[in-house]
Amino acid sequence: MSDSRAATALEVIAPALRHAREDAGISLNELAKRAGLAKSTLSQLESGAGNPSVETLWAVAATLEVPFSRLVEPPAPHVKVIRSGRAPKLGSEQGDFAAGLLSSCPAGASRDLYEITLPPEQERHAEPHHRGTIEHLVVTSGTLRAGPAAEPVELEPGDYLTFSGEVAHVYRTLSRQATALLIMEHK
Amino acid sequence: MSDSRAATALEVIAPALRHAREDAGISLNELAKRAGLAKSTLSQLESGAGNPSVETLWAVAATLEVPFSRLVEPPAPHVKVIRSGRAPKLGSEQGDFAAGLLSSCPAGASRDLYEITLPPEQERHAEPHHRGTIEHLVVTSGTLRAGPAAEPVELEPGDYLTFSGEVAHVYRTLSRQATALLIMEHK
DNA sequence: TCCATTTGTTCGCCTTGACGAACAATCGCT
DNA sequence: AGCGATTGTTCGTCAAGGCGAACAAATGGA
Repeated sequence: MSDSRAATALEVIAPALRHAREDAGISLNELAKRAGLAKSTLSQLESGAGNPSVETLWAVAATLEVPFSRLVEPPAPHVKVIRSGRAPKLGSEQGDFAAGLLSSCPAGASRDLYEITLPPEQERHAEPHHRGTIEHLVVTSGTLRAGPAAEPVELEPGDYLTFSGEVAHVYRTLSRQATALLIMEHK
Repeated sequence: MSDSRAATALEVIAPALRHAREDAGISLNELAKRAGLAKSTLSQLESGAGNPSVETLWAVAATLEVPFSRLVEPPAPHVKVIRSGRAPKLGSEQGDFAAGLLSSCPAGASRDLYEITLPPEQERHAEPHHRGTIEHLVVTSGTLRAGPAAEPVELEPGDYLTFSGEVAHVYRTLSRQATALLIMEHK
């Protein structure tokens, strides 16, 4: 994850900054005024010189109404399809629980996709993941109860659930069997 | 989106940094050595003083193998459920196309969730969204062809598709009707 | 055309971040 | 205990970032 970063931060910041500003359609002068910075500073940044302080970049991001990360992290991923049922069955089989890691997303955005299949009436406990982990669950068949151990939620096909993966959580089938897609963001 | 930021960047960086380092289980000394920084610098940062340069923070993030944004952006959201079919029908109806904005996610992480329903044999064109927008699509019923206008993909229930929303894209029903969940990240 | 305004870049000055050394506090081993 | 090593904090020094002013280029009315 970290090894895909540009050698120097400026290589990504400079173009991103210019792009963001032009998207906003405002001049260097205007941005400087709004953000409370010197235009000279911004000029240097966009030209790839310097090494801005976090507060400086912060001010810019806030003014442009752009998330900080967009100025700091590389571009975007692209098209990717995952076919239902084509999950390479992979590790961590526990009982009949099968979690197939469908795709470890492209560098930069660390987002993994799992297709999980739960057998009848089984409960699966998951330990807390790393800080910043967010899980997105979309039920594709069956019914189940899932979510943080403290407050699991009953779900039907088409239902969507998101929760922080930082705490212990559970998946429990209510129907004969249930399948769901799980998008796990490590943010 | 921007108004939920902390007043000063350090208010979020300082604790995040300490947390991340302790998670990694290494000492200030060790981190300094690995990241090629002075321990004094790190000490001050964790104590909430100063205003680090981007490259400095960058080095820390890379060394801790933590995405830059985690050091800079606030914590995480929490549990949220969306029931299938409970979509408040909302604006942008085009023909029989119905896109219900199910939930505009909590401040910080800007992630919107839509449930979209497409009538038979209809094609829906979507203009490019803002830079950094990523779409995640999970088909819950029916079959459709979706994705960037240049290379749409055929999808069945349970299939997952992700693509950059920065370019024009399309949704076209192949079956009688199709429904899908759409997670839209503005990142 | 001319002039006024605004664009973005380049210049010294001053503040401030990053460094290394010296520091006190804690831990670990015998 | 006793001592060595390592923890994290505080100090002075130096380099670098951020500032405002002065600058040249491009724009746009009258």
